[in-house]
Amino acid sequence: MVTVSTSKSAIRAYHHGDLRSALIEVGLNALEGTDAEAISLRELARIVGVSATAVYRHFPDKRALQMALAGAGIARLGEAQRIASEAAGGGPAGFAATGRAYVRFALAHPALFRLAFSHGGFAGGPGLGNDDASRLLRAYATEFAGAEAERLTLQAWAVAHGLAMLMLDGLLPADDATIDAVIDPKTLFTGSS
Amino acid sequence: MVTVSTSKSAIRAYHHGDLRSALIEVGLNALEGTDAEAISLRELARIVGVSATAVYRHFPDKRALQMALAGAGIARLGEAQRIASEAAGGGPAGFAATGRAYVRFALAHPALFRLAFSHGGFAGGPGLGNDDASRLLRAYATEFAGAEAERLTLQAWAVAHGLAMLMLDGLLPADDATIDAVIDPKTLFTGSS
DNA sequence: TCTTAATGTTGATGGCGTAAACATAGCCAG
DNA sequence: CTGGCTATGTTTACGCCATCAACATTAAGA
Repeated sequence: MVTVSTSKSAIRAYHHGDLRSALIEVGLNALEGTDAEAISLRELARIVGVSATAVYRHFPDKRALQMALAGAGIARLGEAQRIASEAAGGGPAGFAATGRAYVRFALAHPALFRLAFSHGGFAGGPGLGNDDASRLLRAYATEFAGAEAERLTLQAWAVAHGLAMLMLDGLLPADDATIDAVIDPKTLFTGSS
Repeated sequence: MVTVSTSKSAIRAYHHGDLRSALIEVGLNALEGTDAEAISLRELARIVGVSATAVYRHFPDKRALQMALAGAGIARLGEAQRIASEAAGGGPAGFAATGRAYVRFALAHPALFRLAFSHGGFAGGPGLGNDDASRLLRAYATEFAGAEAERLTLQAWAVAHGLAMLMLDGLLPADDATIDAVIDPKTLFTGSS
């Protein structure tokens, strides 16, 4: 509901109008079923019903389209986390909920999640960005760790991201029990501070 | 020193003899400078001085060659961790050292690390394997967490893996200070147990 | 209305993974 | 030693891909 509307507006605009949006919509759709590497510009163009090279009127190259898709992925991830955080009512429970939401989003949309983070996919320089997800994480870290907020931020992100990746790559069982065992504030982060 | 000898044996065997080893050697070499996706079978064949399709006498397809390279990567990672662990003299310091070695290996060999873990690269089913790295991690977890060993194993792996990935993808600064801040047993894992 | 920029299309180029058919070399049975 | 089988390579070819160049069309503004 943020950027992509599957509804009328986009569909009406196919033949001449909003090819750019159509490509992103179709691309996001394709990412629900296939890995990013396996998606060709030509195939997306075919689906939209346009010639292969028309894509280049809206994106300089394939990577640019992927970056646009990555941006949409980050937005959706942030929204999923915000919803989870609110549902848990904030506080420590909310913090853990955002972590679990991060991992569950990755499992629900593997290709999109991978694309969003692969190779500087969405962020410019290092550090957290201005997306919803980053702001939410920072807020929680500051709330709980005060002076050690920086460290907590990094550790929390690393745990969630690592768990998500290991599950996506088939190295850890992708079930709720494992998620809950790892994303557990009772046994994580309870050091000094 | 484990599998790949850059020395005589392999070089002598180029023209007819050990194409398989030659391809793996050249492949590992290429991975030091380029991403796995950017390496083509044809290019490796060219470097070795053999026709493009000769590769298929030793690997059923591109993926198979990549898996072989991934295996070599895992072996090297395990060795790096073992060395770091021994240098730190085991104990809590050794545990942290293996984590740091994991991340440093990823930074030193980004393409190889990525390949090794991408998409079920080396492991069969989920869970830790029988490689050096997995055994070392399990041993430390058992030593320190007893009953909670399972959880500690997962958490430690997730933190190191997540940190490595975020750094490789340019989302976190890839410096020692950040590594030390995140891989810090003083503030991680010190919960109940 | 004429012009111009935005948007598409066709066609071509060079690269890729891979299949098929053919060639050769080394080993093993007689 | 010899004949043939197997392992290993080579050449050719196919279909797909990203991308470039040149041409066509549409829409908008002076």
